[in-house]
Amino acid sequence: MDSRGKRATLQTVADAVGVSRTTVSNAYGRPDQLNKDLRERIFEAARRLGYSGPDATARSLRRGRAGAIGLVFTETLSYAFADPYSVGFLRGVAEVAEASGTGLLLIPMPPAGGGDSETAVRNAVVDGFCLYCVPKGHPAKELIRARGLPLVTTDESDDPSIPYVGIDERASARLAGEHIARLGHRRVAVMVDHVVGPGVSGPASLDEQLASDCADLRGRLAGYRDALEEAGVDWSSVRVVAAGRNSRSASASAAAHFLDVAERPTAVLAIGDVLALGVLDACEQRGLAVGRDISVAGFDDVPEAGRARLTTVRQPMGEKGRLAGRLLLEPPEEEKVPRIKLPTELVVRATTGPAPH
Amino acid sequence: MDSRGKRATLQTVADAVGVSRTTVSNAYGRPDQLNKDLRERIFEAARRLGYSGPDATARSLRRGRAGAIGLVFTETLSYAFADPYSVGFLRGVAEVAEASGTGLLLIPMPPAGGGDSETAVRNAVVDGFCLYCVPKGHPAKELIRARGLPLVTTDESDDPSIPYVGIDERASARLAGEHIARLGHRRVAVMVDHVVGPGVSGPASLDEQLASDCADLRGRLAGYRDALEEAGVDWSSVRVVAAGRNSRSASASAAAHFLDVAERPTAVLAIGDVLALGVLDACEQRGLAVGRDISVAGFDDVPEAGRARLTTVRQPMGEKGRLAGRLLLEPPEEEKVPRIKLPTELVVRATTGPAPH
DNA sequence: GATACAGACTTAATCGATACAGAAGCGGTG
DNA sequence: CACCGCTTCTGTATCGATTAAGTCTGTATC
Repeated sequence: MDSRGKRATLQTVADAVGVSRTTVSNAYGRPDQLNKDLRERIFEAARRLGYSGPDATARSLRRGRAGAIGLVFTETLSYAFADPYSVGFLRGVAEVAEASGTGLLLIPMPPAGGGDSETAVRNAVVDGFCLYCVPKGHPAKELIRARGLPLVTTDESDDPSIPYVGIDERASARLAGEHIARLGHRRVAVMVDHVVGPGVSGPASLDEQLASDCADLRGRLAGYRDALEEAGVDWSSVRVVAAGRNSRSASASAAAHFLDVAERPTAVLAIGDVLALGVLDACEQRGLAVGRDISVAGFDDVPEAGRARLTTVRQPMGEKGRLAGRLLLEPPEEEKVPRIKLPTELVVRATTGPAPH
Repeated sequence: MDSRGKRATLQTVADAVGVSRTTVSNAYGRPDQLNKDLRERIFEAARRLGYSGPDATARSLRRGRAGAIGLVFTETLSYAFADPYSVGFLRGVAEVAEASGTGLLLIPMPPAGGGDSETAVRNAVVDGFCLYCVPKGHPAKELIRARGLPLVTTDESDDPSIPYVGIDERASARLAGEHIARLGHRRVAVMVDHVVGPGVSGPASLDEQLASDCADLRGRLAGYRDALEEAGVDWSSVRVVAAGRNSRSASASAAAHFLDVAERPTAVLAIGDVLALGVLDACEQRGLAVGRDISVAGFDDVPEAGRARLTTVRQPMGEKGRLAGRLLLEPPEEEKVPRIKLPTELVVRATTGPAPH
């Protein structure tokens, strides 16, 4: 292995063997195009020269295919991976990617980002981007569109020109809301992660709710509201509390805002299962019998929800990921922008029951 | 925006404006090299022609820098992300990557892999690879070495030519073992994830323990053994149980193998915190008072461990990731291969106490 | 004996951009 | 007028590979 001098290239090897560059290229990429013995001789020479096979970048350039898709996060990775829902989605994308030998390029763009994530987006060698949970007005979207590559989002955004795969947030949340209303609950609280900015916890005003960054959050809130108002519950009486972060423990703490007050709600709707699980923790701490004293419903149906017997709305997160991946890897021929809504389903388990009294 | 015809390139724009290709390139990459007005005119033309800025692949080729580092997993993503330790490590890598506008290319290579992960490795446009928890004999290592790019592992492997950043698994595990021995425990069980292959749960023989794929697992087992034998405990009396997967629930189930027997151990050493938490769950189910009736120690010190008041060995996972990332992004000049061992520390909390009786 | 055809390579064009050495134009100066 | 440093561009040579089309052989077919 000669590690001195210039790095070996196809040409180097070709010269050493006394054949053309093309033949060496074929030796790697199209074994059927040349004689078996010659192929061996070429590999032998390559080994001797320390040539490590065709350069991935050059190959990408020539082929016009990067062999990777970009996943842009608007949060830090630890935040993103803390939620089993994200992991499920990511796994779905990874499944289809892996099947076609494609890599997944993670690009974190946290809002606080002192780092240079714009560079990362601009230099990303990918065949397409998947934009995952973008708050309104985040620079990511523009930056990515500027790249002019295929793009898929999971947020039903205002922009109908971007392919989208997701669920009907509003109608799905409504299912949970109706379930709660049907059980006779009239004093309800809602737990969300963060309304305006991250880190801010506590009760959220109506204005704040409507100004929320994230389309999915807004959709779900609207769904809960639809159901409850239909049942005659005044939305202004519904306490909407932000946990500040999308974590079980943050939710458990924030639950104090409605659990430790005089007129405790009989039901809690959480915007996601992780938050719902936190509420369950808080109830347990206080010795409340969930399903009798108080009802709790979540959203997503992550694996842990099943174990905790949590009533929730199931959305097919793996399927969502797979679909998003497929949309990027094999963009459909059709003219019209695909906008796919996957089915959801209310899963009633043990954490919801008739309103007490 | 003219989306018809051939894709616009630097040349297209240059021709339209009537300047050289170089100048257009400079407009994007070195604004100081040309007149401000001209630069504006160039951008204007670019917009008109639908040119989306320099092509990332071509730029990478010319610059000789990919702007990404590859992270190779030997497990499925959901498995990898289920452990907060992995997430912590990943976050560390992401931090330094992000600071320099570098992306993270995830390449899953699960052993069962029907997919084409070899292609993914070969076509990965990256500046270096980080190999994360590789079982012995996994094809990944060879495949990656063949690429001839910088490489860092987190497993202290047999191959000293690969830069490495990790901890002294054996000595660290010994800390936990000694702690348990010092508390007077003589009947001890050990919980591991999987010894030989994934999915297989239940007691593991000595041979199986030594044949274990993963270097870190072997190291930790050796450390526990060192400490216990030194205290006069016969290792063959120590029940080593595999959970089959590295998950809390799998561990809770597998704990039955030593909790529901006549001579129940007074202490359990888990190879990782996630498993330890599972053991705690199992103890709780059985009404055992952890810290009194039975002691449990983990390894890693993931955030949840603190909340559960779990005695464990802290390893700096974030730091490990940052270091690995830095090693790839700015390879040190020195001749000798860096092999860094980070410090660890025993964190005694509430789940360990004197042996009963 | 002419034609077709497969096998094994080679030629030349191309992918889209960047680096580096120059060159033109400028006002000023001895 | 030759020469200076400075800014603002241009020309050309890469970066490392893939691919379509073409050139030879030699052999099978009619």
